[in-house]
Amino acid sequence: MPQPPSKPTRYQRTRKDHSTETAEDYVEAVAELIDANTQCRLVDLAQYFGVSHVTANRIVARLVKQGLLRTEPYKPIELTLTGRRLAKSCQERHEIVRSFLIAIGLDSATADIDSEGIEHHVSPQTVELFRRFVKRGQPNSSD
Amino acid sequence: MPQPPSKPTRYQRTRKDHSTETAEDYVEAVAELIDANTQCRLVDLAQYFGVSHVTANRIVARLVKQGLLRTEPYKPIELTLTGRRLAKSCQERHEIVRSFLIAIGLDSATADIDSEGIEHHVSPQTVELFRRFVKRGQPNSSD
DNA sequence: AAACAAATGTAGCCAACGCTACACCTTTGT
DNA sequence: ACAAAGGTGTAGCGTTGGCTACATTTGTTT
Repeated sequence: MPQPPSKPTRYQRTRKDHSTETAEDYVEAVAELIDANTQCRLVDLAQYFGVSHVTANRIVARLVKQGLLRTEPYKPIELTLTGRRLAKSCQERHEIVRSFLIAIGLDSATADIDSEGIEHHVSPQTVELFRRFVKRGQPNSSD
Repeated sequence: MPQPPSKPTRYQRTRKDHSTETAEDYVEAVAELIDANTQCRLVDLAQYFGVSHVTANRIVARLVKQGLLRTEPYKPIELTLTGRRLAKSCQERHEIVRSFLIAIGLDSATADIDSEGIEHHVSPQTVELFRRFVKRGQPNSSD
């Protein structure tokens, strides 16, 4: 009888931690907002993601518990060292994906949207291929 | 004062419906499993996604309610016409993403994993660019 | 036919991520 | 200084998706 596809491994990794994706998004956003506004308030985050301040608040609380963010009641939100590191690597990956999409001919508005969605699902190998492609404007070439 | 980035629109679309992604994944899996095994049982689905049969069951129930799947107690799971259409388009998109990744030099194992994650986040424009790229083995060229 | 194994269903728990409504603190402006 | 406005916190609710444990049905095997 035919074997079922059964590729649980694949999915194990694909849907690893949704909360990890959220963590990355928020940490990245906090970094961007601080960069743009000097400080990051809860409302800024909520507006950034288009969610209520309640949702943003709960997620921030979780990330504080996880040691990525730091804040005090009614105070702005800051990045811990760990958070800052994570934000930086996410921003870099994000930018690579975005410029790759543009390099293959996508308009920058759509590249903005797609890169947000894609960034959490590219393996390091893929990121590296994207990076090289952008650099040369060419596909690989087994080196 | 500096303007905050504030790109809620982008995120509105990025995180549209997680349940839509799940729906697409499940419908696609049902199609694959039927294709491979003649029929699709709950256990097969559960194993495919690496979740318990309870989780799979609940999701199947939702998709039945949404008109994508059809089943009866203790019977195999089938696709409705709508479900079959959705499955087909997802499979096509998935395959385009997968072959694109391979075309830029990714190994097929990693391409399997990454394409699963990426497929839900590529706009039609991006899919089209991927498709053309695969066909020519070349980047675009504004035509 | 009875017994056993496997598949499915159901109950009930947990966490993440949405929300509204309301309370409370801070900041601003008069 | 005080009132209004705006930011933040908290209570409580809904949905999705994950689980274990247990009941039930189906199918197989003796």
